[in-house]
Amino acid sequence: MPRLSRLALERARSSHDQIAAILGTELLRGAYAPGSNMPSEPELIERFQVSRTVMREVMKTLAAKGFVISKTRVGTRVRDPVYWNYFDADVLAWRVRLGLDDEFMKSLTEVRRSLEPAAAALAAQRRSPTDVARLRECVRQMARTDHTRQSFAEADLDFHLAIGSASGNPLMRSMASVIETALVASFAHSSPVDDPADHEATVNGHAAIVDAIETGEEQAAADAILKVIDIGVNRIDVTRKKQRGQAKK
Amino acid sequence: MPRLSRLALERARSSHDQIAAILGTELLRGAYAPGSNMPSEPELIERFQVSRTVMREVMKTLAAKGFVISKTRVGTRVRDPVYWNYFDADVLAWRVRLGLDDEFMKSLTEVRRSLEPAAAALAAQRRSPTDVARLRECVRQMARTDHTRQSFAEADLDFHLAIGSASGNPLMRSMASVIETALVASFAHSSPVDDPADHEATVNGHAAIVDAIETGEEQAAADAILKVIDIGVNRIDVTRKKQRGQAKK
DNA sequence: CAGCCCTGAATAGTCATATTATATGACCCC
DNA sequence: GGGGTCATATAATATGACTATTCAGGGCTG
Repeated sequence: MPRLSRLALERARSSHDQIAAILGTELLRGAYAPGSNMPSEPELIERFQVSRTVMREVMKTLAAKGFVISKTRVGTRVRDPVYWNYFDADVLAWRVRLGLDDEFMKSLTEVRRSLEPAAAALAAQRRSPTDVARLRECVRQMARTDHTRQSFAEADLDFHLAIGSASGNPLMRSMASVIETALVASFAHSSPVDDPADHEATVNGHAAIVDAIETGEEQAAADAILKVIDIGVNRIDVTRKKQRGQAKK
Repeated sequence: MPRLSRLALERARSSHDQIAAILGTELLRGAYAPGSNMPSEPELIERFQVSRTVMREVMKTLAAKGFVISKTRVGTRVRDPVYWNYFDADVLAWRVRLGLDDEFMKSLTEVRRSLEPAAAALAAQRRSPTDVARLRECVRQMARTDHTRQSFAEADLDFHLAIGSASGNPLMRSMASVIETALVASFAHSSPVDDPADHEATVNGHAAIVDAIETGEEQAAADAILKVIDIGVNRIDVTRKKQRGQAKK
């Protein structure tokens, strides 16, 4: 049985989670104009056939993620997307399920390219033996040759999470865990394990990051992780072009 | 009547928000060990003297922010802090209210130093006339000499939000709005408006950012915003040292 | 004796209904 | 026309009942 739960994509069993996911996805898709009101409580209850309790808790969840704001007598209003918590595991999962268009991947990459080198540099600056050991173990796991796309993606995720931890900055760590979740999802389309050469290059790239961190070379660590990011982006681009090419035939 | 609502620090009127803030703050303070269970529903109801409905919605809110996870028969368990959504306006507000210790400010600064230059560079790359115009207007507002700490903080906030928007990256914009909120809170302790020279330097620093963005000089824009961040950090450090010195007397 | 399954109890999830609080817009008085 | 007041719509809160899930322990079976 595959352990998909880590991707936060496959669960959502309680009616609460399901409805939150549905409405959250619709909001992300722009089905409800910012500033306008969501359907009223009774309407939503009618639509989803649940009790008021559940419906209210769903709205509380959406409110907690910044999507909406409820006020007595006013209704539940959709907030400006600026306030939406994109850096929330659920929200990103919903967004990913909506489709990984180029635009979104570009935005994500831009954030990664700015944040992850900083995290790596901090890790190099504060390197602790336990952090380095953990990173080495992550690389060892990534190097295994019996990976499925899924298992490799999780190993990759673990590595970047470890970088976040090693940075010693709780905010960085928090972001890393969220950003990587989205990244892992993209591996469903194209993965290093599909090509041995790509796999080796990716593993070596990650090993180079650890080397730089271990010796405390901040700049080298930042450069190395940038390189890894770009290898990944390039792979995705190439895969997409191929897919488009095939589609045209 | 002061418009404090923008800082998300002063509201929290409904019993729901109040209790969520209390429990959220306690969680941030580490009052509940990760992996352990929160007090049971009946206990919390007893403690806060509210109905089950309210208590449950509070827990849904905390769950939505990644603090806890509820399961039937198991109870409500505190999640590992890695999963907590620090980049959430409410969570940051709670964290700020808990106190802006050096450790936290350092973490925040590290994130800003990596993210904001990237946002500025992107803005320079994609510069649109309307974005530049809005930034210019922000600088004009900041330059006013009749500022209170509060009003200057808001003008500064607007500027950095505008940078986020100008980056054309919704993820960047989303983060900017959250990070800046915490920053603004720090202005309560030390503000550029306390010293005319500081005020002028700060305004000029911001103007330089806009100049670079307008001419499309990515690197210059990134450098300029780094400088602004460092001026701010330096001011805070100096103020703190002074306060400590006074405390010793 | 070991392993499996069944059952019971604990706990959160869901439901239905009633009551309260609050913001809005209209209305009225000045 | 400005400002206060009131009716009303809507969400907020309260309450009590019932359901679903899952853990733990005991008993059955091999």
